[in-house]
Amino acid sequence: MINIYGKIRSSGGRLTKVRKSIIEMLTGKSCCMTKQDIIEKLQRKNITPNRTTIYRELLFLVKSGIVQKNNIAGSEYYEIPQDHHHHLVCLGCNLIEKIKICGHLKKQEKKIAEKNKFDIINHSLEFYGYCRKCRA
Amino acid sequence: MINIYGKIRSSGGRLTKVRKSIIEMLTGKSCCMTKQDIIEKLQRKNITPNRTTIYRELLFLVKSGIVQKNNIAGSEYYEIPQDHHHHLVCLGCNLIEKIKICGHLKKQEKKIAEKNKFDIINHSLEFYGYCRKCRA
DNA sequence: AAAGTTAATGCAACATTGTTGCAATAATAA
DNA sequence: TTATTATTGCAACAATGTTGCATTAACTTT
Repeated sequence: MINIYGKIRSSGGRLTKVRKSIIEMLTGKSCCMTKQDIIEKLQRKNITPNRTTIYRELLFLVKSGIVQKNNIAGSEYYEIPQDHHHHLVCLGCNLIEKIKICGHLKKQEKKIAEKNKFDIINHSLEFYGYCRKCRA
Repeated sequence: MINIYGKIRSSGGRLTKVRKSIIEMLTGKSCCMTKQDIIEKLQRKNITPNRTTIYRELLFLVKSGIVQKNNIAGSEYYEIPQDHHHHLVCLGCNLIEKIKICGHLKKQEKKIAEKNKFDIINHSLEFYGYCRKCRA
């Protein structure tokens, strides 16, 4: 988080209340958040920025490479880019968990690339189902 | 396609120009199309339905289970549901190709489900990269 | 600590797309 | 051919994205 702040400052950006709060949120437990999630969590902190501000702030964070925008289950999610992972998506409560799968897919990637004459840059893999709570 | 028409008629639906065209398009080569793709392709046939009509038509097709709505690379794609497959997504021209990967993922799915206490219903896997044409 | 610089903000205004109700139209059945 | 009603288009509104501009606040400099 500290080095994120450094990155912002050194490129002329400022550490505003909204900006710091969003970064703080995304480096915390919640790995992925929708714009709406972010707005609501800010509200709980009594921070109620204008629609335009949220719009521009997320644009800023994505453009700076600090935050990455993912598309999961039809919604846009924002997260701090970390090492490669995939997602478990709960169809009940919309919770999204990160998981890591060791290896294998990379090998397949090569095969697929050759077979289909397609240069593969990256991939996304999501598992949909029900989390422990929502099984009931 | 014939049995799709049968399905529609037997449930009281009618075979309108727009409906037939969309089904025809989706059973053709283009596996996945966005709403915009569909609109443009209809236009080339001199069919220019109202926004509302497209909206309701896709709603109808999805609700009837004739068409399924996927989310790939941040956009909604419509396709006729077929046997399980994944996608190659070209970052250059936005072309989407279907591919099949034999087995393996299903086994992993079980492991992941146990390990994470998560009931997995299905998954989606997309590979992003550049197709033959766009490599250049 | 005060003043200056400018990134970030909020507001107003407009754009785009989703959504609904209702009267007109067209696909199908009789 | 006529009757029935699914489908359509239009008008109207809702929700959200987007821009320009004046104001505010974060940061730098003095």
